[in-house]
Amino acid sequence: MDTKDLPANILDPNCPSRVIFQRIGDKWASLVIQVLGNGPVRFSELRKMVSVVTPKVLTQTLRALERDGLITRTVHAQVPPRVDYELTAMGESLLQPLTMLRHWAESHVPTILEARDAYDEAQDEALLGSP
Amino acid sequence: MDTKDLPANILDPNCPSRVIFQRIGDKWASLVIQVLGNGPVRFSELRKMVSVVTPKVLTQTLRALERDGLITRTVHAQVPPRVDYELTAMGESLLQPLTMLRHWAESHVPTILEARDAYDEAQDEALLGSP
DNA sequence: CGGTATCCACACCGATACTG
DNA sequence: CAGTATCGGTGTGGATACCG
Repeated sequence: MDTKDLPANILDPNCPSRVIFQRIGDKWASLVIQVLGNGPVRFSELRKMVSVVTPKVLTQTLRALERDGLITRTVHAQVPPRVDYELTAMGESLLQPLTMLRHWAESHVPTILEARDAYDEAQDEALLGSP
Repeated sequence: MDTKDLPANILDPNCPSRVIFQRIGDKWASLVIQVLGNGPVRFSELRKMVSVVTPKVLTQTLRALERDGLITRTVHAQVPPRVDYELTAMGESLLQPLTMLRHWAESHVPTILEARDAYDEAQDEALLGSP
């Protein structure tokens, strides 16, 4: 693999593809997307599934995803109100790379945790030598 | 796809797989990993390629990745000093899902930007109606 | 039910300066 | 060259309370 295989834009600080990586890294966004992979979910259900996000933060997340065209928000005119969030076609297409990443994570997290322990232990020993 | 297809752990706030998603979302980490996909790179080169990160932040990023066992740091005993960073086997295995995500990003970013413009425009119009 | 509004704490990132 | 040290702004997430 040559350096030129890396698109120039990804190294550009203004590169728009960075927005994707930021979305993925967003604390709740990728979680929401994966939950919505099962079909429409309403606000309160989403809150429960994603284990008690504050409404403000969940709203922020949903608005951002809606703005990006990854999800849709549909208000049903009824009492009590009901609002469903659903993946768009583009949102669904994101599901696949996201799932791959999740699978990678699931299979490597134990190793990563071991690596961290080893690293931290080595650091502790180094500190013991010269305090 | 059923709800049960989602692993319980990803919904758990203490789930370690979230650390992966955070790493990906980290402003520099995923970039560094992709740059290192071409082989070992030294500190200063990395700084240049990733378009002027401050040394502090780059160091933080590299330490975190090293701690996770995704990259190795090798110091060559010479003057001037030379330090190479390189992907571990695990780091390389992350390259593939990361690349998929990047491809997804590259092909969908234009649509996302359009969606944002449309959304913002709609918001502006709504504001004009009731100020 | 599905949000807003406010306030606050803190992690994160950058600028700058200095060191082995 | 490859960092470390210190300081500071800022944006992001959380707690709490209130509204249509």
